[in-house]
Amino acid sequence: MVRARAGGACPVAAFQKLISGKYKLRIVWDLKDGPRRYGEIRTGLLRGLDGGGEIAPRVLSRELKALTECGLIDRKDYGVVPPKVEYRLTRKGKSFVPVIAAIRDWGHRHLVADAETMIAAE
Amino acid sequence: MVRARAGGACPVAAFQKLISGKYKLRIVWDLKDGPRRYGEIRTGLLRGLDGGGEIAPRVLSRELKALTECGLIDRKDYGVVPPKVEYRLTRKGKSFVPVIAAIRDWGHRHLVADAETMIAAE
DNA sequence: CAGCATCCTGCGTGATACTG
DNA sequence: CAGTATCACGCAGGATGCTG
Repeated sequence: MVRARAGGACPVAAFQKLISGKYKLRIVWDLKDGPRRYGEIRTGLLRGLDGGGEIAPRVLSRELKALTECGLIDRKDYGVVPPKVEYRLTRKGKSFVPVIAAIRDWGHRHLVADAETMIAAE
Repeated sequence: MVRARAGGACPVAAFQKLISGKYKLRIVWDLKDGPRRYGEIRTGLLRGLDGGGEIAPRVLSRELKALTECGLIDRKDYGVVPPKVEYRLTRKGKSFVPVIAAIRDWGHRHLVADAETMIAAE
């Protein structure tokens, strides 16, 4: 019984598949402090973006849906007008936060530091 | 002075850029046990692949080059015929291993376990 | 406000053939 | 053995306009 290996056999490959997309990791990270609405996530993602670049709703929407389907986040629709939708981390999603923290930590030490030592003035 | 933010401001984005590509993470992981040759990496990567799929040398080559250029791995060419080239982790690359370990660990618990509990027989 | 529908484009990935 | 060159393709990602 060796046929169901697709995406499961290698945790790293599975991980990569799971968080494929520019924003997924950052969405989960942004959600670690509590529930956020669609628009909040959107604007939150804009910070830390090169500049001028907007996020296509299609893209964000799809990533949110993907994260929901794989059980990392939970979508709560208040069913009112104007629409109000909140996204929050599931238990599984919360368990993922430390991993991102490790990534951020490493990134700070070996990526940001290398390239931005001189921008400390900002 | 706020112009050099591209890729540096957000560690997560920088990380994603750095390990973009299907094999980079797994290459680094494979190299954690010591230096490996091109062909060894190639065949090592084949395990854990769906099946039948080969890796285009062009792809592997590019990922190895990218990893070399960003300082995660080091390329050692023995300059002999037939060619012998070894790749090994740099200090920076080694510092990255724990991060991948965290990813693998999380993956085992929340991805592999979910989908492959019944394949334990393999 | 929180999306969906449509079109378009670049790049990552794969397959194949060739070389020092 | 360890790659490079070339061709082809699918899909992520952006832009724009519309809707309940």
